[in-house]
Amino acid sequence: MAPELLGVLVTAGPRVGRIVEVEAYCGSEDPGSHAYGGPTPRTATMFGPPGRLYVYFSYGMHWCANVVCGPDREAGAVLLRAAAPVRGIDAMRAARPRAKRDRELTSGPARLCQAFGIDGTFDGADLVTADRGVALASDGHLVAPDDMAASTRIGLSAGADLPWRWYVPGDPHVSGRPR
DNA sequence: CCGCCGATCTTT
DNA sequence: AAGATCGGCGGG
Repeated sequence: MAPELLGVLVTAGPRVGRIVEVEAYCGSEDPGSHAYGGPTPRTATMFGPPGRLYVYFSYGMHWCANVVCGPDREAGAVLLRAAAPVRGIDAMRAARPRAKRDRELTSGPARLCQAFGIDGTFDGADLVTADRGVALASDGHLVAPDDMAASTRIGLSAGADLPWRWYVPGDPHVSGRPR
């Protein structure tokens, strides 16, 4: 489910980005997931139907966004970690004045949300009907398996050994240092 | 370019 | 008390 999102476009009004880095979080069985151990008020969206955005507040100041996937009530989610800006770069820069280079616009889960104007009010947004202006789209330019790499997920202690991060090696918009 | 540290608040 | 992070600062 997760690697198939590489190469897919995220759109929010004039802003368009191509997803180059994702992480899978596999429901209440995954010790690294917010859904681990069962639902809480904060994670309600993850336990709902697929195709919605699960947005959470991180480290007291950042928003991060996941695509809910898999069956209703299973709480599968794919964290959008990085995208390559395609269009609407002016709007992204305006939303992220701290970014000094274009590569800092969307290279990280909280940066991506800031650039696309995604905050807590987007939790539960429907990505299929784009009821809040955010959607996923494909232009046919998908990433081939040979052009992907996998690694462990970033920033976790629980579930740190599971290789559920996928990215496009060599793409300058992938977060962190190359691995 | 790299590593360290503080910010800030929700959840456990 | 720790966390699915980021950016500023100092050193190489």
